[in-house]
Amino acid sequence: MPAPNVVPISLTSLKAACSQCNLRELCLPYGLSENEIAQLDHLVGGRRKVKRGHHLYRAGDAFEAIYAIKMGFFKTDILLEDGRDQVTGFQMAGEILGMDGIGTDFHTCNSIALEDSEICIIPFAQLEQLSREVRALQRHFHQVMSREIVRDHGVMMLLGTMRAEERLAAFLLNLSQRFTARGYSPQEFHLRMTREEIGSYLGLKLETVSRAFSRFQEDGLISVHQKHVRILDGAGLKRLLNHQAAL
Amino acid sequence: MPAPNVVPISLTSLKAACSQCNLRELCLPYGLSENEIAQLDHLVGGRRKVKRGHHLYRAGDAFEAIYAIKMGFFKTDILLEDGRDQVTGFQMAGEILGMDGIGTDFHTCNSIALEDSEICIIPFAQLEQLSREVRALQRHFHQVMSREIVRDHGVMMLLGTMRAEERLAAFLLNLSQRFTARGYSPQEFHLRMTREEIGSYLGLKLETVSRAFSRFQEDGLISVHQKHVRILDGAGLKRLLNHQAAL
DNA sequence: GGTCGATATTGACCCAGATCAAACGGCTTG
DNA sequence: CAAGCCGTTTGATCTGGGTCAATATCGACC
Repeated sequence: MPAPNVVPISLTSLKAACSQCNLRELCLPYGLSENEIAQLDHLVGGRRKVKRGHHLYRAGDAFEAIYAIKMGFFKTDILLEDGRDQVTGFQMAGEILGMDGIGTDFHTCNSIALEDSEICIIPFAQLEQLSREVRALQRHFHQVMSREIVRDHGVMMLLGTMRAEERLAAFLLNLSQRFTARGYSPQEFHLRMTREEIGSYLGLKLETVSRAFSRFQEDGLISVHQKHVRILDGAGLKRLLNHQAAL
Repeated sequence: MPAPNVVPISLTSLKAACSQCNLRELCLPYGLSENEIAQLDHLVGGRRKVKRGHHLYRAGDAFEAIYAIKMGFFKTDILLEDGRDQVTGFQMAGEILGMDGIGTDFHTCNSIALEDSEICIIPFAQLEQLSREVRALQRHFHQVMSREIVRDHGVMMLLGTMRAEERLAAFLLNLSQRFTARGYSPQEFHLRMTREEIGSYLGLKLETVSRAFSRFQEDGLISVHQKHVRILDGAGLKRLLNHQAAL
């Protein structure tokens, strides 16, 4: 029983609060005024913890909300009837999940936490409502969707034209850049996904991913120990990307 | 000089008119009431013809509008500095082009007409304005963007996990289905793109595409003469997709 | 703190599709 | 209607990454 002058955690603080969130600048509130962010606070329908290995949603689930990652790390994947599957993306704090469901009113991929995570639930009907009123929110939401399309085009490029080592270099540089944007080290990070998941995302087998990691290490570009990666020569990785095919 | 009682084509009729357009059910107006479609008429900022081989927009162009294809056929592609390029999609009548530009205010890919085409210009600021007022338009626009994301995931799946013949089968079935939705024959159609463009889209070399076409013909699944394709055994093509990897 | 299953590394071999090369067909142009 | 060109087909060969297999290593759970 709490002492009389201890204020119990209020429901509203449990119910998320974009205005208090340190991901403001990366997440949906980006570009909104104080006032507008306060309106977002009302919109967010609470938080939800998702344990490592658990689904946030599954292909076929009814679509009702999109989700902002408060903390943690996710993958999305698609499963074909014949058992083949493909990781379509990895998402980290501040990124939005679930937009695949808008088009058909049910989700078309699975979203799985790769570590214990927490997300903010954004009921979609209310998001549309508010974005009819708040121009900046409408704009930003459209930008978020568009960037997802552009990101996917980048992955198509990667899968369609790049060689194994280029793919992995692009992947590492992308992760590094996103960690940097979140205030983490650009050089050193912990991979939350397995070699198999990386391979699935990059259209490669896990052995090929492992070999490419080893090769990069031999060449002094990175150092790897299992999931721990340190980038020693970022410029070298970039060079791997740009040249190569200039035959 | 026209005879006195010949009414010259009015500017408004030149200025497109969703309410008159037979693509209503496929395009942006889908799901809108008569009244709401009339509002769309005002929004559409005119039409533009794009000759075969010409660009509708280029990567780097300022983003101002999205485009609805009134008639014709387009491809979008991305060009890397080193000369490699990848076709990211083929678009036909009723489909929307240009959403890649929303996120950054400039286009991130090239859009090129594969036959003489005509598009409706939809200034984006005005689309956002109107979709703040017309709920159904807002909803449908979000669905169109979401479906683009889902389509891209499908292509990622194709590029990441499928073998050459599966890719081509998926491609042909997809085209067939889209032609059908437009009232054309599901069995017989004219490819607007070259083997090289198909290959680029599917992450294959043109020779591999050509060989896969020949193989399908030998197997009695289709008949091909250059760009003319007739699907003889659609079920057979579908079988190629679903099974195979059930090892 | 030892056991066990999941994950990762490394090696040997193989194959689907790339590459190189030649010839052909159908279109446009003079 | 011949010439030339682009796109396509087909054949021969090569190779990057897949496949199969053997260890090694880690982390979770008794």
